[in-house]
Amino acid sequence: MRAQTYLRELLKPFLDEHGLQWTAGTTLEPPRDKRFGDLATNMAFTLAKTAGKNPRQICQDMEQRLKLLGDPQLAMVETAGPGFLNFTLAPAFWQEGILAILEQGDLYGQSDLGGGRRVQVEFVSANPTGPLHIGHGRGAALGDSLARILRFMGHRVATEYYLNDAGRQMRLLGASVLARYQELLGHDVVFPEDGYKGDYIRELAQELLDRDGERLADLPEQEALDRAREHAMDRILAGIRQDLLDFRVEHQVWFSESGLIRDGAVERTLEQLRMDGLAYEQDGALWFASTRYGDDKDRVLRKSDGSLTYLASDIAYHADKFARGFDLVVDIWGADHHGYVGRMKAAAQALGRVPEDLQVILVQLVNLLRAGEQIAMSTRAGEFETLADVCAEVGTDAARFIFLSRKSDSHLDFDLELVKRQTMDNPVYYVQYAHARIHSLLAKAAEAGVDLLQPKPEILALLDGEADLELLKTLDQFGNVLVSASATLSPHHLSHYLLDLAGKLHRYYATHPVLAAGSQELVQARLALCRAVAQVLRNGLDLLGVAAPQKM
RNA sequence: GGGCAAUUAGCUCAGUUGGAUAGAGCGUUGGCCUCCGGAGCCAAAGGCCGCAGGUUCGAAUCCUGCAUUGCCCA
Repeated sequence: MRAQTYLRELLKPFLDEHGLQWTAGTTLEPPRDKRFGDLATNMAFTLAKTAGKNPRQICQDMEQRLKLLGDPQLAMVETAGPGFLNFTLAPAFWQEGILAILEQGDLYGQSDLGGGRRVQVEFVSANPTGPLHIGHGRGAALGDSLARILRFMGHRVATEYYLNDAGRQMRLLGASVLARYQELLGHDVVFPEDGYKGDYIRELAQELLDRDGERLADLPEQEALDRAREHAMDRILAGIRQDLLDFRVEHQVWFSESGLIRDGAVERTLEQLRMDGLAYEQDGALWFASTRYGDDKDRVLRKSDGSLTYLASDIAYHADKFARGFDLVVDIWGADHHGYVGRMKAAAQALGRVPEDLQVILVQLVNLLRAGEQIAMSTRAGEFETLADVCAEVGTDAARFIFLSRKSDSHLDFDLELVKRQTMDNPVYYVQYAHARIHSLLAKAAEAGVDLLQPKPEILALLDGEADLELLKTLDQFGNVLVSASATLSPHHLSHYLLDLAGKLHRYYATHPVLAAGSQELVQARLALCRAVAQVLRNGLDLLGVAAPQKM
């Protein structure tokens, strides 16, 4: 990040002189091939059109100018290939990076890029009809990490869980529990069709019996159903909250759908849409004219029997979100809801926003395996491994890291036996091990009474080997990775970066004795480098919600 | 029947808004413990980036068609 910033400053006068600007397609990044220097830019290509010159000519021109500056930090600049400009910075430039890392500590990598923009991340939002399963865990890890990253990048982030506590599924839950309750009393009952069959339903019924005795059986049916539903929801919700906390996920707001309906917010929203000419009556139903905003067809808001659709409350909910002042609303959904994206984007526009103000991230379902054998997952049928069970078995760190090392829209095979293994099948340990190794060195250094003060530049100058510079340059990329992860709402870039950094540390460690480096100065220099690596690993892991242990 | 997504090494996956000779881990084969944590390191083999066209200085990346898989809607 420092490197890019520095070079862009150097290039600025040249651009200004020609009245040119960095355009969207302009890059300044480490090239794949090291022979092309530390950083390369394609700016000449993008400038060629407006300047009316050929790219190589532009490059040579810039090269001349930059050489005239005689900047000691710029060790090399050259024109290459069809029009790339390659740069190499002096070792001293990279070495100074350590100072920034050690000074800023846990704040290193932070940015004000977000400019205080208000962002809401809504995620998990599972119906409270059963415990969270592994698929919810993926969404939970993603939403939580994304919130951490966006916050670190200068956004004001709020996290939220939307509670679908109204509607058919909840009624079905109540009916299922009540049926089990009746069974416990020895009554002959027909279990509801499509009811919830998991063992936890029996447990809930038993609790109800323990608490209220047989009274529910004598109540009018509707009242008994309400009691059963409320009890089930309270208990399940408490379980969900606990599972999320154990997974290191905390939602700041729990937003209730039924509250929205009770307040009349849904009715008000529908009325507003009607007044704006965006909702109309037809065939006894109320329709949302979503085709005006590019949706495939118009959608029903209120059916002819008078009941509201999910869409109606979802629009009201998003109206509420926008009214709360969020500049950007991020929804994380299971990929099976992708058909819903078009109409919600349409809704955002109907609410007076641009479609980009609502970003929907689709998370593909997780394929849970045990030693290659698929494990069935259905809440209804009660066949699933809960998130809590999985975490207890493989550990929160391992589960989170796996979830966050794949892009969200790709299918994920989660094999319990693999994730439990402490090998490179399971890369979280590779990264954590790098961190722990460094701390082991630091502990030994402290025992030996080695001074850990801020190193002087002449000490850092000893870090001039290829492996030293390689590590230093990788450290400098941390900020860029975060920019990219937040811009694309993709934490997995960070996971891959951490794996790369950990790998470089392990290679360095294997070939460069630190405490036994020889001279006191070299010990100091290498320790400083290692401390910087540990700090960046820790900051990165923290943004993933994964622990950075000092011992393993 | 329409729509969305995916397709990259034997396996699991990266590849940032199009950049120079496509990467990582696992697995396979062969090396490294007189030295700070071997949960590690080094090396080798392994590719028609699903197929065919197109766009341009330049395509795994963008466009079109087709194939396969998953999901959503009727």
